[in-house]
Amino acid sequence: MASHQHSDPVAAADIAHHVATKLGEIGQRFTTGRRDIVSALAAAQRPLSIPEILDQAKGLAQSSAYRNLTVLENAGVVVRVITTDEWARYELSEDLTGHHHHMVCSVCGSVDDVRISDSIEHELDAALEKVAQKAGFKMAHHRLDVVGVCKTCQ
Amino acid sequence: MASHQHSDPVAAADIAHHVATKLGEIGQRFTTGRRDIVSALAAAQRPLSIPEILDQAKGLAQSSAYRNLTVLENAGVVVRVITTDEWARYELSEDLTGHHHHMVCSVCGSVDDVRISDSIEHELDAALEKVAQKAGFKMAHHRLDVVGVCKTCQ
DNA sequence: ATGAGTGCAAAGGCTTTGCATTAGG
DNA sequence: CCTAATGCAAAGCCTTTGCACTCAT
Repeated sequence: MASHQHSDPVAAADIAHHVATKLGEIGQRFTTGRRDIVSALAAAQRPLSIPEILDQAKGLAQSSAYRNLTVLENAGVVVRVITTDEWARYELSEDLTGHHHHMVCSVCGSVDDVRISDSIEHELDAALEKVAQKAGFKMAHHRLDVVGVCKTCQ
Repeated sequence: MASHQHSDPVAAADIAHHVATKLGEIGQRFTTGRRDIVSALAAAQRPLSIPEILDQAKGLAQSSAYRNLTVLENAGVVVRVITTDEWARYELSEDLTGHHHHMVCSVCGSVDDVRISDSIEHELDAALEKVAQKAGFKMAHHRLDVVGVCKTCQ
C-alpha cells in the first residue's frame, strides 16, 4: 500500500480505457465527440474553457460539448473548475491526473496546474478536517488556488 | 509591528468609517444603498448572494445592488467570491474581516467562513510561493475552500 | 430497427447597460 | 444647481433545452 499518499494518476495511454469503463458504468457510450474532448483535456495539462475545447474538437457543436461534459462529469472523469473567469473550465478528474491545484492569473484568466508536497497537503487536510468537524461539516476534499499574475501578463 | 501575522480585522463599529474612506479615495459616495449592502455583509459573517443581499437591503433595485457591489469591489472593501454555486456571492474584504477560508456545501451551495492556524497559513504560503516562482508566476494571495456537506444537508 | 448522440436554433437565467428621474453635497 | 446614484426595463452572454436527424448496435 502507498501509505498516506494520494492515489496515483492513470498513465496517459490508459486514459481512454479508464474513461470508457467509467462511461459504461453509467450506461453511456464513448463516442467520437467525447473521445475528442477527453483527448483535448488530457493534452492540455490545465483546465480548458468551452471555446478552447471547441477549438480542438473541430466539428463538435457547442451544445454537444456542454452535454458531453456534463455526461463526463457524471461519469466522474471530468470536473468543472471554478475560477475568477466568466466561463466554466473543465479538466480530467484527479483519478486521472493526480491531486493538484491551480494558479489563476487575475489579469488574463489563464489557469495552470501546480502541485505541492504531500507533507503540506497532509497537514492542510488535517487542519481543515479539524475545523470542519468542529462546525459539523462533512469534508469531502479541499480546493486551493494561487491567485496572481502569470509570466505572460507581468 | 505584528510580526508575520496577517493584518487585524477592523472593529465592527469602524467598518462604516473605513468603507466611507475607501469609497472617497476613488471619488465615490457612501450612499444609503451602499450602507445597507455593507451592513448586510458585515452582519452575515459569510458570503451572501445577490438575492440574500436584496432580502436585507429592502427597496434596493437589483441593478443597483450589482452596480454598488462593483463599486465597492473597486474600492477594495468587497470581494466577489467564487463557489460551485450558480450565482456570485460577495463578502467584505479581508482588510475588514481578517484572512479566512470557506466551507462550501456541495448539496445546498451554502458557504461559511473558517479560519486555520497562522502556522499552517504561513507554511502554505511559503510552499505556494516556491512553486509559483518556479513557474514565473507572481503570487498575490491564495484561496482555499473546504468542499463537503454542511450540517443541515447531512 | 431503435434508442443514444448530435446539430441547430430557440429559450433560460444571471448580470449588465441605457435612459430618464431622484437625491446628495 | 449639478453630477452621482437609482429604478425600471431592455439587452447581453454563457448555458441549457427542444426537436428532428444520424449513427452505432
